[in-house]
Amino acid sequence: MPLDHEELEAIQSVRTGSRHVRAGEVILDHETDGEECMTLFSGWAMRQRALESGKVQITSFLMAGSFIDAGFELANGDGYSIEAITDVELCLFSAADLKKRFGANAVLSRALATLAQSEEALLFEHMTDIGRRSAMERLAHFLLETYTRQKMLGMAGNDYCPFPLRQHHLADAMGLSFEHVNRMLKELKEKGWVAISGGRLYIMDFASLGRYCDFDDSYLRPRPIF
Amino acid sequence: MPLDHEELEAIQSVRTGSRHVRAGEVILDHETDGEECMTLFSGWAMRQRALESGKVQITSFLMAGSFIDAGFELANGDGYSIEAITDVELCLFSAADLKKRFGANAVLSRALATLAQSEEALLFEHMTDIGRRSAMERLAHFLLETYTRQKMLGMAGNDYCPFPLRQHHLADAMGLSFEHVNRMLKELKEKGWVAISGGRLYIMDFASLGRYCDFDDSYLRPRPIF
DNA sequence: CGAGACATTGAACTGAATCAAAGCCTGTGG
DNA sequence: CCACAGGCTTTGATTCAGTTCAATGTCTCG
Repeated sequence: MPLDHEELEAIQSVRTGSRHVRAGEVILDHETDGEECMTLFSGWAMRQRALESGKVQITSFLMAGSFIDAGFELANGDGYSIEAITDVELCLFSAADLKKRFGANAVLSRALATLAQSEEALLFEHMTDIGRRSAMERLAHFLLETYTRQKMLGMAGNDYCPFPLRQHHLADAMGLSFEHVNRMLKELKEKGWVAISGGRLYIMDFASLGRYCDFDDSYLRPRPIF
Repeated sequence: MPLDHEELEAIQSVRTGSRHVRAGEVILDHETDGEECMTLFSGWAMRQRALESGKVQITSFLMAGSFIDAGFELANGDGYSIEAITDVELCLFSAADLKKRFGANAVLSRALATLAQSEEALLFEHMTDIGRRSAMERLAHFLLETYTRQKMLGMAGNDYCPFPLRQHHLADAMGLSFEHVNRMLKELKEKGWVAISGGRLYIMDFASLGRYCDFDDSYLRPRPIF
């Protein structure tokens, strides 16, 4: 978004290819090697941490424009991985080349920093969800966040957006059991606030939802996409 | 750490001063204006999000070397703030100047990116704590993390480190009630694994603790300090 | 049609929150 | 040097949000 034609060119010039990953497959885990960077071009993916106990925490959902630095992700240790939720199209970059440009071009480096920061803002809010909101508030908040992110990407209609997540994804992202997610979702629907069906999320009463869970979208800033 | 003399010089040259903040005071909130960046030079601080309901989530504890980009923090919206826990010494930089250098010097920009990434790794693990570990596991994990961070900064003795946090800080960071923190802490002490007293955290059985909460320090990478 | 994955519902259980009192330091002022 | 105020910590009793266990239902696709 804050990138002009020339910067886009600069980035495109270090592009080394693209990669297609099928729904459900691993994009990156501790067994992967490689130092490349990627951008999620289309589809949804998730970053997760699996514990010894078998429990899983989804730390973020990746959508169009999300940036992945393999070298960095892999340093996190076992248990961390990124997996495709839907079919996914990735743009690949050589990390070395990218970092060369990145050092040579102030606008570019700022774009990457902005990207990292907006990712972090999401994490802060997500953590607050899990730590200090009730199950229903968490869900309401998460659904509004997701709708808003999709809207910013131009993927949303007036009151709906694509929604490929299953209830167990919600559970693992919100730190809840999937049965409880099911019950809370049902209640939110009975209130006439949201509905999920046919792979879509319908926000039927944005105002009530927002009031209920104290949603303020200012932490969701527009991000550069390339 | 990956910075050589020249880069340090480069950074020092955009330093605009320092600032002292007393324990308990606000370093930054939505009422602050300013675009500067800062480095925490000494002391402990916390980044937190306050909800309408009065509940608070501490998203991170800042210690020596933590980097704060005011411009970015302030964009997060109401409710977010950074506050000093102990007396704190900050180094100030002009954001504009820093970003100029940052664009002009590849090593420097990489240092800042590394900083952001290592911050993010902490958030991932912290989220897993809150979402998928039991209260006692969370505490055990957090205490090991804290000890390890302090050790990497050279602040720790063989089995102890400084620990200025109160039980209510732990509660707000882990998403628990302070009473429950108290009970769990007591149990961890009775097991002979840790003790907190006189402003210090004593790790009395690192191995057992680590085994108990599935602690793996690889997400805690050494970071550049300036 | 049948298998597997996902969703729904109900009942019993439990980890952690809340509510309610005391206890215990530490610094401050008389 | 003692008293006592305010901020922490500790402990106990009670309640509740969310988990677990156990079925049953439903969709989709080969």
